[in-house]
Amino acid sequence: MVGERGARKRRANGEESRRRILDAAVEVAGERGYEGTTINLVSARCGLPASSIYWHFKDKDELIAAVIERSFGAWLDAMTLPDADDAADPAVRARRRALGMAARVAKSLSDSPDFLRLGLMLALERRPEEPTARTMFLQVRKVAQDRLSAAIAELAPDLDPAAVRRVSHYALAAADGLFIAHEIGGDDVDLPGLFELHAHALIDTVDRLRDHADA
Amino acid sequence: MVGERGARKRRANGEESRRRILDAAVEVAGERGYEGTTINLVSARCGLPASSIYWHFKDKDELIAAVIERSFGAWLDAMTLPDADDAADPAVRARRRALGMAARVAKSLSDSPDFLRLGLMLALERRPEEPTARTMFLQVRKVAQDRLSAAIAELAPDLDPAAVRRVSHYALAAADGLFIAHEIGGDDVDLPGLFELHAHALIDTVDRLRDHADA
Amino acid sequence: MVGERGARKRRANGEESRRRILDAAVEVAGERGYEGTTINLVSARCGLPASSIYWHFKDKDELIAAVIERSFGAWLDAMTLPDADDAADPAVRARRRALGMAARVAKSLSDSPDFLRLGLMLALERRPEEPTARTMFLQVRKVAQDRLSAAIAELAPDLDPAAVRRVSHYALAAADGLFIAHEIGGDDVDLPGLFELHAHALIDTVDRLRDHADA
Amino acid sequence: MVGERGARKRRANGEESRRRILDAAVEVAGERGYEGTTINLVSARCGLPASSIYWHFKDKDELIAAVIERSFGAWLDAMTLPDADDAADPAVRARRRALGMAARVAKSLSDSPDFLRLGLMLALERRPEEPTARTMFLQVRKVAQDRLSAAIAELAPDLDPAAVRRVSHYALAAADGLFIAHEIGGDDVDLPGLFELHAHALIDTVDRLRDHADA
DNA sequence: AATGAATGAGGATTCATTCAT
DNA sequence: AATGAATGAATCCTCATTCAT
Repeated sequence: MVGERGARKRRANGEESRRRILDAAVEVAGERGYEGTTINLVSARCGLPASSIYWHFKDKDELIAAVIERSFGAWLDAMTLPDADDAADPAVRARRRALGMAARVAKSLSDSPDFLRLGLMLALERRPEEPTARTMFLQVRKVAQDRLSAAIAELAPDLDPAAVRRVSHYALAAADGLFIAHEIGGDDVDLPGLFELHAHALIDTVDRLRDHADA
Repeated sequence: MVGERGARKRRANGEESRRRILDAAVEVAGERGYEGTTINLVSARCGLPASSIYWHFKDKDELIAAVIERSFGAWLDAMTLPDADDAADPAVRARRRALGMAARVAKSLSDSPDFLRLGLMLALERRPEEPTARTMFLQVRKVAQDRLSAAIAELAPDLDPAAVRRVSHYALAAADGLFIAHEIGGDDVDLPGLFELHAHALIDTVDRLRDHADA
Repeated sequence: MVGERGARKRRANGEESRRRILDAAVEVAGERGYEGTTINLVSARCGLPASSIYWHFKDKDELIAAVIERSFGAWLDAMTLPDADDAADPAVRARRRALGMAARVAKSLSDSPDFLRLGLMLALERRPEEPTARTMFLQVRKVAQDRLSAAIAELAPDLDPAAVRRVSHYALAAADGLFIAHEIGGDDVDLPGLFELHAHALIDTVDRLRDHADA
Repeated sequence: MVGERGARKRRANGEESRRRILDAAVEVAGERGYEGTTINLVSARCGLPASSIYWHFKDKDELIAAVIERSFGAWLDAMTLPDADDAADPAVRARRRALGMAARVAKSLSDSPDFLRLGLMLALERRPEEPTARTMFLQVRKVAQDRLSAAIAELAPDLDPAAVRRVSHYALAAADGLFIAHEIGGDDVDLPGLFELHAHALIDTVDRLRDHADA
């Protein structure tokens, strides 16, 4: 069987070539951003000639969009783990959940997922013709936002939707910021600690907003 | 009169050329980031030939560093306004101060200052040879960080220095995130509202940390 | 019935693929000339993958030669229609014939036959290695030239062969020119009118040459 | 003085470089047409690096347009020679003039002026986005057309303007055709003889049209 | 009869930078 | 203080063609 795989392998395996290209592109794009990612670099990194890259992807823009999509998908999978909890009080459970999620996010962001670094770089650009890759990131980010909204609604079932949206905006934005801080400061930055702070801050915020509404 | 005009305006003026170049570079770099900023584009935008840019700046890297420095300086000036407050209770005064500062930051970031957009883009990059411009941004960011630490220390004079540092890290990072959210969402994002949320969250956090320490 | 459809239509049909390729190639070559005609463009236009084109044609050169050949064949068929005429006087008949032919050519050239446009483009090129397609056009053009000589010989049976050749050269060349004028000017150019002028000019010319010879 | 020129020459002479580029481009474009003219070829032929060509011309299209413009200018200068004639009878003089002009055109076209070969190639193309070079040729051709109209009006002062226009269209188109015939056939084609035929044919045509009008 | 995948060469154009003036 | 001209290296991307299946 091994022999067979070896024999069949070389020459024309589209699926695998595509993957190799994406792997290389992720690396390069993570290192140097959109403009800094040159097809030649990707080609050198993946071993396929530049022209082959164009067989698999229409152009650089589409390649990078695919990079973001794949990287986000992987991150989301890693993020979506079962969340066993046996606390009786639902409020307590929700709080624990929030803290658990924060810890999980902190951990996953410590690996500096490429879609996020790349995506934020793209998000900060304002070029005349919006690259597909940027659109892809914004799309992907909306998915994350929705998940977060759901989690907050669960944390505070009695909060009105507008407030939920506001808090989830805040929560996501701050998470971006913490990620960047970690990118800048490296491991000097205690990402788990900061995310714990963040989780508590959010819990406080939700409480405050609920009290406001009650009053 | 003709003589006067000649004297006043046309005398090839280094200072003004430099300014024109920086103005153009700010625009372009804000639109397209570090790699996307080409000397030719800057030249076209400011009307001076590319070679003239090299008379004023050693190379592209130095030009962009200058852009960041100048933009940050302007922002800091705008930020550092007198902060009259006549409240008797220092705790109340500190709280007001925090909220006022948050409002001021929110307002200033709404104009999407170029140093911050550019700087964050640079911060997210990880290229082999660190550009001067990135270093400049990190420097400049440290200044902002110090100011913030001072403000938080004032808000909570009894907090231990490590906690102050941690909170100020969190505060600055989240502010970056909010800025990015505004960059992405445009004016749909209620920056003042989010910064108010942020200020309250920080106040809560400081209180929480203080109680912890007391206990 | 299903079986019938399958049998009638889908049986991968070489003849039809060839035709589709040629159809696409005619279009593209008509638009962009020899160098501008890329296999990829033809492939996109005909729906077959580029590699399939190489199954039917040795290389690009041969493909374009085939285009010219087929287009000229079709044109010649359309040109060679019965030419009923019952005039008694052979001279009168010949004149009518000449005018009729001119009208027919004018009409056929108004549809801008691709072989001619493409062929003239190729004829104007002077590249080191003569493409097969050019040779094909020159061959095809010789056929047209011979037909024209025959017609002129009929118009003026007493004209010496050298003069016939000269006039037919002139006639063909001018026809090319009129075609080009129509290509340039579109339907603003009254091709039938110009060809009528041309026919009369030829008749006059033939007469003049005959008189010369007589004198 | 000679020494001074020599000393000043080398390094950075924009005017001369531009001329060298145009010279090379004329050669190449004459050989291979629009698409066949590559910047690299031009660069190799003129000795300047490809990037220098872009200092002098915005892009390939503009370069070729410039080639056409210059080549036509030169041709027109060569064409516009004094035309001394002392015949008494104006009709005789006009006829002589026509024949003289035909001879001159024949001779000039024997050198296969580049603007005409290139221009005709471009004229035959029909690409979606019209190249500047094609527009330039059509412009330049209009100038030639106007000159020709004037000459014909002089040859037949009593001919109505519409007829003059028609004849001049015919005359120019046929001239294009004769030029192409010469391009195809090389020196086997007796261009002066054909142009003489053409001139006579035009004179006959003008006469015929005048008689028609009289009748 | 056809095609998915690959590929080296070359396409136009732009880059940051330099240098003589 | 400024600039016209030049340049080698790099950019993205397309080309004609091949080959295993």
